[in-house]
Amino acid sequence: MTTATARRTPADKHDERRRALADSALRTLGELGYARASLREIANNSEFSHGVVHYYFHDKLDLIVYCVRQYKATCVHRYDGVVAEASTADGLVAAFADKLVETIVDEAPMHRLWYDLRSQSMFEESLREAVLQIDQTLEDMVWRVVATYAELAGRPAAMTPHVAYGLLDGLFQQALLGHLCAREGVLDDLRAQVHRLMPVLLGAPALSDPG
Amino acid sequence: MTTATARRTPADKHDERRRALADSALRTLGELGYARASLREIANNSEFSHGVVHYYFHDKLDLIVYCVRQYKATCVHRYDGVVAEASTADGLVAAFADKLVETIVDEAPMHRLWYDLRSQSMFEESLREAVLQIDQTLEDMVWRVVATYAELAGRPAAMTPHVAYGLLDGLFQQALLGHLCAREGVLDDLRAQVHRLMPVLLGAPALSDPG
DNA sequence: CCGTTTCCTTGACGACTGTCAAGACTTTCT
DNA sequence: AGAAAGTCTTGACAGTCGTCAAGGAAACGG
Repeated sequence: MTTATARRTPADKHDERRRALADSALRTLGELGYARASLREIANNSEFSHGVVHYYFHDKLDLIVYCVRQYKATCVHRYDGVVAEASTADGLVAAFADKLVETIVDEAPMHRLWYDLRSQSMFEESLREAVLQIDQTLEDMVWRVVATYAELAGRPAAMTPHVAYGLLDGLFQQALLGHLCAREGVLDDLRAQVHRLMPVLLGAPALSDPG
Repeated sequence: MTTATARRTPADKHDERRRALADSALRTLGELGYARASLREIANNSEFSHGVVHYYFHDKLDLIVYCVRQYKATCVHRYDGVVAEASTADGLVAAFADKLVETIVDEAPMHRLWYDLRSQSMFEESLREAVLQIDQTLEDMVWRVVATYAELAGRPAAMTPHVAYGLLDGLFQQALLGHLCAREGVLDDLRAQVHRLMPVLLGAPALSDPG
């Protein structure tokens, strides 16, 4: 009845189911990738049957886009703690680098799925809007780190958010591939690379702060 | 046979056909991507019928790997001219940046295919060996540019080949996606980004060359 | 010239795909 | 309790896929 108690409207339950289905789908997608994850396989790895997908989603693509949007929401604040707790520039870099490594270790399937989808969006126009949106959000996320780093270091950022994201994303993607290939040392390499890269993202110290 | 005239051994003709088929397949793959390019579609866009694929290739995957290897061979020397003709550090950077932009304009389908395959290799182990090999070749290609740039500038390179490739690849990939989305200015942005990035790949000037 | 080898087409196979409709089961409301 | 709405399963559909075998066409050697 949508009274003041507001127990749970049908629409809420509907959305909850969508989220649960998408959550389950994300696991399968992360395991098989965009192309090889069929709706039946996705349903098999969930508590539902394959037909239910078209009750909650219009399309396979509708499901996929909903999934990646949901994934984005859980992923985009991953480094907020790093930013909030940092008190020195070097400490921020160290915590950031550690978190990047941790992300690769803990969430490799989700991130290879992200790169898979971004590549697919180069072919499939219907994916581009969602991909560009997520890309922008990730860029903002990275920029919060870089801007805080610049502030703590007392130096201005020398790169645009777009470039900073592009550079870090390049290194991250390389490390992810290396990690999936079980290459030794890629994670330590990534950590060292971030430590070396971050300073060059900044320019000369501000005049009011002599070095 | 196989006399001194060495007209053309059957094995040569066999290889030539393989190359022709792979060449045609690359066009279709660049248009549709790895997942959606079926053998029938590949054959339709060639002068052959769909059954011939299994005469020249053992597998679909065999064909794909052969294709990407062939693509690598044509692509890996793209910047050699830039390196050979450069006489000043700034001139090299300008020529390199221009060539990167030209690559995106002229060969976008081939490069989105490359990123597609590299993403797929994160899921499909059988693709990894070829992908890692090509990645290494591209890294070498980039490094020839950076090393020459360092030499012309009289300054040592401050990054490893791996990092230099990762950074440039990140920017390139971003620009490619932007270009395919018909975003205005991405190509000019890429040019400017390369101009700004290249100097930070180098360290302090050598002592024997005072600036 | 004929026979053999090489090359390629055609057609079919089983498996898998996204989609959807018919109906059963469950919940909710009156 | 009975009706209605919501939820989910089952089974089937029209395609497409990779693969392969049978056989025709062409090139080649004698």
